[in-house]
Amino acid sequence: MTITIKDVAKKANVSIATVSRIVNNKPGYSKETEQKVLQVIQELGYHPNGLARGLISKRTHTIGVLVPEISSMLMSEFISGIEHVTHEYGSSVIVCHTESQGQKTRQYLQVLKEKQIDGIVFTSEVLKKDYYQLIKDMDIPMVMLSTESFDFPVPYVKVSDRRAAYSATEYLIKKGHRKIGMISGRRGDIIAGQPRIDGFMEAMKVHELPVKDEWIVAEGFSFEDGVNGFHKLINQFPEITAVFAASDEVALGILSAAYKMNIHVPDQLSVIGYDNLRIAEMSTPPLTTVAQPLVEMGKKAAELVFEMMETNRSVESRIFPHEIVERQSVKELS
Amino acid sequence: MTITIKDVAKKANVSIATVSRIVNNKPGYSKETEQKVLQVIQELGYHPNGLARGLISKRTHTIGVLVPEISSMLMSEFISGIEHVTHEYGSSVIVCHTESQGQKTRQYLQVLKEKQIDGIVFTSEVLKKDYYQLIKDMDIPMVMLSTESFDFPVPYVKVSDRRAAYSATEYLIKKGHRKIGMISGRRGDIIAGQPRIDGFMEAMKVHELPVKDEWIVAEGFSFEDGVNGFHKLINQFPEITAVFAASDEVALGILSAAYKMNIHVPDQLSVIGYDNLRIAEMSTPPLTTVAQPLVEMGKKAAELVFEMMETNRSVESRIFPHEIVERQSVKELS
DNA sequence: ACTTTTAACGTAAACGTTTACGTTAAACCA
DNA sequence: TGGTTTAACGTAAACGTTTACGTTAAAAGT
Repeated sequence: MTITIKDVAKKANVSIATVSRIVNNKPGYSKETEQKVLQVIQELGYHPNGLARGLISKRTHTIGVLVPEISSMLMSEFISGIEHVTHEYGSSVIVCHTESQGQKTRQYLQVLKEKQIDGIVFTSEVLKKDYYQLIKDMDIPMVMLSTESFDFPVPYVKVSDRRAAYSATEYLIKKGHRKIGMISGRRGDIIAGQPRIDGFMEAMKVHELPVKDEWIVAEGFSFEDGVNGFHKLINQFPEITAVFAASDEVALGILSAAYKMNIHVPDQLSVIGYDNLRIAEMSTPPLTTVAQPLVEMGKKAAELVFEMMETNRSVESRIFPHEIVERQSVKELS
Repeated sequence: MTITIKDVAKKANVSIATVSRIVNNKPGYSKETEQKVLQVIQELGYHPNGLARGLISKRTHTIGVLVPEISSMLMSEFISGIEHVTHEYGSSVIVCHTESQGQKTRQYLQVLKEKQIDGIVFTSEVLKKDYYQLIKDMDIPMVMLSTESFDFPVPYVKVSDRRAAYSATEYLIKKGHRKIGMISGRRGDIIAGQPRIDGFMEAMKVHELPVKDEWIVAEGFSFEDGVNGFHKLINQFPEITAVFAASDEVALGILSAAYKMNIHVPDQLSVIGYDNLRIAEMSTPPLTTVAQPLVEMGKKAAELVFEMMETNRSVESRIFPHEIVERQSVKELS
């Protein structure tokens, strides 16, 4: 027994067209009928049916967000930003947890298409050709967040991984460190892995410090990668005084491993992280790290898809500034 | 130029009814026409329009999840579980970030109604009367996650906060601690605050240990609450040897504050947390805590709403078992 | 051989809106 | 006064499906 626009129309003695006009306040009715209709709507508790609306207007006020890992704190912050502006625009977000699986990604893309969503933000993954094709066929705006495509013309929102890694490394150097290791994402990872390694290498080079390949252990971005990587690193490079972690989770892994090995941070070992997640200030010691403005980036990504929706044109990519947040995991060497 | 069922029908020389039957594989067509139609669908790249479908079938294959704080790790895990089974059921989830604001909650409820979603999971908040009324009017299944209602008959998925707190406290006692403080959620919080305090009190009472009101500082569940609370606690109760934190975030706050005050955990102070978030194993020292099976609970909550959808009847609530996860933040006193 | 069943469709109404277009009466104008 | 504009509506088509019902011809039954 759901009540429709017809019920309202009947009870208010007007046509459904008039009710529609009033609900969407488009011109074409008198003050009095407006009053009347509004009152009837109240009495009946009428709410328009979004499906019927969307069928005609071709707008569902829904966007899709594709994330590889939903319970990562990075994603939480991104989603938080995205949700915020999406809600401001009167829309809502469907979260699609791809688990980095092509299968699930494609499934979700199908679903999103059938649901006729208005836009997509694609997060932290490489945009494969068939993903791109699928989305392109949907003919809706998409923007990439914390990733970019070298093959397809999709606007993105990012910080410069390379430069941020450069900054982090340089920071350690300026603090007097010379023997610096890195625990990074995989080299094969064109988006977040290799660029950060490049930035690290470049900083070392510019400051005329030696690097060996074994100084860089390329495992991944997780906590476990951090602890495993640190063991590997400390074996091959015992004289190390500082390490640059390619993510805060990795940094926490290092902290944890060091603690167990009775290596005191920062007195015996300095650690700098990457991301500035909320846990960065919760660790012991609090983590010095290079910050990405995560929530802001999420917001901007969403804003861009709405801008594209409204203007019907593409939009420029944004490189956000990174920033070193000094806490207590790095010590100045004298 | 989106292509519809009509285009398929025309090109395949059949009626739209037949196409529809084939797409939804309901009986009423021959093998050959099926072949033909399927092929045409391929060629044209036809995808059914979910809006039109939903308009008739009254199913949108979408559920809404209301969360107070999206970037909390607790929520991440819940959402992760919910998303998982929702996807298995061929549906998707809209996340609604209420920020614990009545305003935003009501807005989202409106939106969800207009979107004609199939079900709701309501998380970690008290269900106010008007929320309940709004949802009841939508006439769709809802289940509560990590919260419950004493006023309305809504099935829920929870652990027993009281008993879990009891267990945590008893664990400390069994480890030889006698002077135990607690940093908890607010007393006014009927859902997660007071019950945990009650559990704590009860365990102390049963083991004939004294408690003063100042031993319990009721601030909230955040990291900051943990550090502030610990300062307050240690001032009023310097001889303390252990503290029960009502959340892992609070526990981290305690760890952090203790570290700065040069109080060594666990040698000088034992800390037990609550939740078993992923960070619990990342902290230094790794946090002993009482675990809620967060992902499982999220899964179950979603399963229950789908069960209610299918059977059209309500469902029994579930109390999940908690469990002490021993790590290294609690020391045995001898 | 005749009726009855059944498989394989097609027709058209329905779902709940928006909106182009038509209609009416009042207001306005010269 | 007669014509023109305008405000305030109503009518009906359209959006893309699903589905109850009707139709036809072949298969089955007696």
